[in-house]
Amino acid sequence: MANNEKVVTRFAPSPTGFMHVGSARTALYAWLLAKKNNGTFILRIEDTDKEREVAGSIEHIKKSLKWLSLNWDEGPDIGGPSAPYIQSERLEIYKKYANILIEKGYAYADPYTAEEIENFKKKSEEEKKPFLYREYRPENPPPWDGSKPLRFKVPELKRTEWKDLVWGELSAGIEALDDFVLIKSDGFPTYNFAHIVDDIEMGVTHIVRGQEFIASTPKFLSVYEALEITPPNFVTVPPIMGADGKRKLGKRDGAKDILDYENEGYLPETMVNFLAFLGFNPGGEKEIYTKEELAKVFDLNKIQKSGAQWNDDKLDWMNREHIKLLPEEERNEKIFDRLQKNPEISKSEKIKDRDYVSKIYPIIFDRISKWSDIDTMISAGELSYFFEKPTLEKEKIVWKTQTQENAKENLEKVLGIFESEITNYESCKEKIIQHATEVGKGEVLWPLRYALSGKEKSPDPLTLISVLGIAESKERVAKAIQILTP
RNA sequence: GGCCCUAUCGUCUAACGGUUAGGACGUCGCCUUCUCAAGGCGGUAAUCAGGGUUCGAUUCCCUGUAGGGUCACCA
Repeated sequence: MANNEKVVTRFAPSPTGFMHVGSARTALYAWLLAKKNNGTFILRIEDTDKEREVAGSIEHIKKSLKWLSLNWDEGPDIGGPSAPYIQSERLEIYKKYANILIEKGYAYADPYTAEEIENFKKKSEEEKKPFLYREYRPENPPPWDGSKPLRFKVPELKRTEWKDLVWGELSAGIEALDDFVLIKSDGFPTYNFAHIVDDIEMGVTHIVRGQEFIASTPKFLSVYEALEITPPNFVTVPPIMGADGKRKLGKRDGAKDILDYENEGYLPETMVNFLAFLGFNPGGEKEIYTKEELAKVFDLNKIQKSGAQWNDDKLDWMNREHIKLLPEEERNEKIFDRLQKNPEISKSEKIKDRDYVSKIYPIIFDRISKWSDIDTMISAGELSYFFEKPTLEKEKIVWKTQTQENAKENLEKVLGIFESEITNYESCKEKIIQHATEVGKGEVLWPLRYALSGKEKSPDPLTLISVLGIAESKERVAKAIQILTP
């Protein structure tokens, strides 16, 4: 490839369902490579298998890409110089290329029935030999009328050697070469043929793809050879493995829809950062990158060859780091939004008081790594005391080293402080701390905190008072005293 | 099974053939502290094995082992 050639990459999903994390990362790498080189990123829909097609998946894929803000320069709805970008609308183009191959003598109609081929395979299996269609290549194939599959005729049986921009020099023996189907009997091309034609027609310079395509690369290369066209660069990325490290993370092994992560409250910035680092590392110790920063440091030489295991812990950590980078206002808005949508919290009148709720944001922020953690906190009762009075259990009001009488005395003291300083939080705080320091912190702060929250685990009592207000705090303390009074 | 590929802490990874093998997540400990969280500090932990090449291998070569991918009218 000429050095000054413009870089063109593509993401070419088939509309067979949602977009999982593996394909999202492939898309991301293709996007990064294009952006890094000021190139073009194409979205192409490979819908040549009408049986596996799932309604709505094209929209779902587009939505996923948009969420990650991997915007395409050419593609289905926006068009471009090589439109259309949906393979089912490009059948004439594949036919044109098929005819070129027929004319050159590199394609022929497959005369066999499915049953006959099945028997060939069975025979190979019995002989413990790999099945190769080309060993049964017909002497005088019938003319191709479209009713039979059109097969490629391998021009030359030879060892294939090629270069991959990630894996380096690769090679495969002649076993990798066979007369595969170019056009199916339903008139649609196979992936093997269609993607080659499209990449040529669309001027794709770098094919970013999963490692599962290495094995069929010799087949692709022999088509380029038959067409007398220089193949593009291959950029093969390693697989993402499941958390158990056993297998490639596929849909059937629990690979999730990338949009599930949106629902769980991960930021798209996190997913981009995390996905990029699953199999790529720019070196150095910086780990938190924006999409733009990634595009700058992206480097094919630094893509890993072996599979990387999915790691939810690290994802959560990274999401927290990205949440920290959010402007405070935006972060608060997200927290409020999540609170408001929670069925339990939305019932409370207090959620309508934005000033009141805003005091809770920092408490929540310290305790979450993703927005859905807010729901988890709520169902664990870790926020309920901000919205309704707690239920108190008598024994739990008393700190482990003190007597019931002592706990009651301390709460009465605090109640007295509240009554004398009903409008001044700072002064209340000072006096409570002073008292607690004198008689023992735990003996004052534990009963007080429990009286306010009804929980053994909660933010500290002074923080609680600052949110609840002195009047409300006073009521809750009075209630606790009443419970402690025989 | 054939073909192809890969191999550094538990995980993600760094290290032009010369480093006390570095960082991050997790985990553990400490500090802070009434509890929880956050934060700060610190510890634990790896070059798959065996042969070469070399003054010197994580790094280059071979073998073994382990793991992955692929062998469709699916992509």
